[in-house]
Amino acid sequence: MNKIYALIDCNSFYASCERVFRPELKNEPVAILSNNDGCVVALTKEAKDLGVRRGDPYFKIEKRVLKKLHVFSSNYTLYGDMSHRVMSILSEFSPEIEIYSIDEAFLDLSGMDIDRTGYAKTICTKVMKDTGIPVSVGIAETKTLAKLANNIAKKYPKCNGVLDLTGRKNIDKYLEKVPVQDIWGIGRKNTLKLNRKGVKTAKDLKYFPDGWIRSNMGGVTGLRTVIELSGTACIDLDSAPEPKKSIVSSRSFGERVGDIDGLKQAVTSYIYTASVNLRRQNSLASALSVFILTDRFKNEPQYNGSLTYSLPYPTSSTLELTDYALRILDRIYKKDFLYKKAGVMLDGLVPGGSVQYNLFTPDRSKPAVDRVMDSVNTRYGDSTIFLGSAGIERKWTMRRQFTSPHYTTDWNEILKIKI
DNA sequence: TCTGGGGTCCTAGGACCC
DNA sequence: TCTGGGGTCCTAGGACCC
Repeated sequence: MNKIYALIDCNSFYASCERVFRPELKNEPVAILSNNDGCVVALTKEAKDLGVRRGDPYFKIEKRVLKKLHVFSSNYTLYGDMSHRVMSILSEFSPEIEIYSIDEAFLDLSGMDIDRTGYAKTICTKVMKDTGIPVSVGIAETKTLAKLANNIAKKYPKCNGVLDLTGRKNIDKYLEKVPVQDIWGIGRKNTLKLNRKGVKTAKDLKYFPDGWIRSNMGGVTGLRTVIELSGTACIDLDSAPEPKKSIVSSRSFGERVGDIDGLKQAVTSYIYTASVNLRRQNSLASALSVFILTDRFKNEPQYNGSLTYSLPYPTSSTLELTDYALRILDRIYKKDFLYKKAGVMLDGLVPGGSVQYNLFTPDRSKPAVDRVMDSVNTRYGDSTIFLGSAGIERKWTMRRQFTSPHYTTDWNEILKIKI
């Protein structure tokens, strides 16, 4: 039986989340900034019309544009919570769902005897009614085509946010409308290569020789994209994703840090974040890396230090990982540089409970300190308990000038309505 | 003054083994 | 003088995604 996939994508997701609680911003240009208020990561159509682009540094946005633009620092607590609500509604519409990212999900509609366009419109209405978030739906026989259908549904108002490509004979007519850089799996580099070959649209790519694709576009990866464009599915729905194979925590600093104490504070708190995620998926890490970077945009001496330790036995203990991380930091730190960013990576993750310890390693199945920290911090908020080496006065933390309240996750910031 | 963060998959190439 | 070939495993780096 042929598969049928629907791709549901929230429109300008972060901006839409902000609009839910600021309804007066409907039809207004809204942009959301990355951590540190660095650059634009999400924006509404009205903001695009002003000439703002995803990735634009905030400080480069012209004054006259800023005057009209409503700017927010990113509020991931809010977006994560809203995402959860949207996904739980979507999962009512199919037994098989793949949550692909914070604002996108694939549904498997195969074998369902329904008017698909009508069904998709019901999805849009239900999500809008229950959460206030607008979504678009693309439907097709492959995931790549479903993404493409979604792209068209968003771009052309007469679609009303829904496009079903299943069973269409004139599918090339639709492929013609989509430039190669908008195809799922075709990034900046491949767009350049393809354009040089005269390949501009999804239709051009569909009919381009396999041989060239295979040897110039990452082998089977590129080929898969082209085959999916032709209507043959080769990427399955992944409804139960495997646990992560690596976990990273890193941040740019609000202001640059030269002394090792500042870096130690940052690394300590990143290890905490990463190890909480590690324990949450019930894994142990067998390798640990630490890296520190200077500011690549500055015309001054640059240094990127990084080092990986293979741990003597896999662990998820915050205390142990912090101890190793600070030792690595001592090894890679060089004074006389101003650092802009630091991070840690936990690697070689294995399932907790599967590890054989030898005679000389203590039983690490129950790190009591971690359990207590996790439960206190879950209940009373992050950073209720933290390690002393994370520091009290943290000069290096992020800049966040335009943060909205945590409307849905903090009683103190809940929306107040006057009637 | 000011330029994000967290992942995955694939390939090429080296080390090593028989 | 002459100096195999094939397989596996690992890592680094590139490209992509949101």
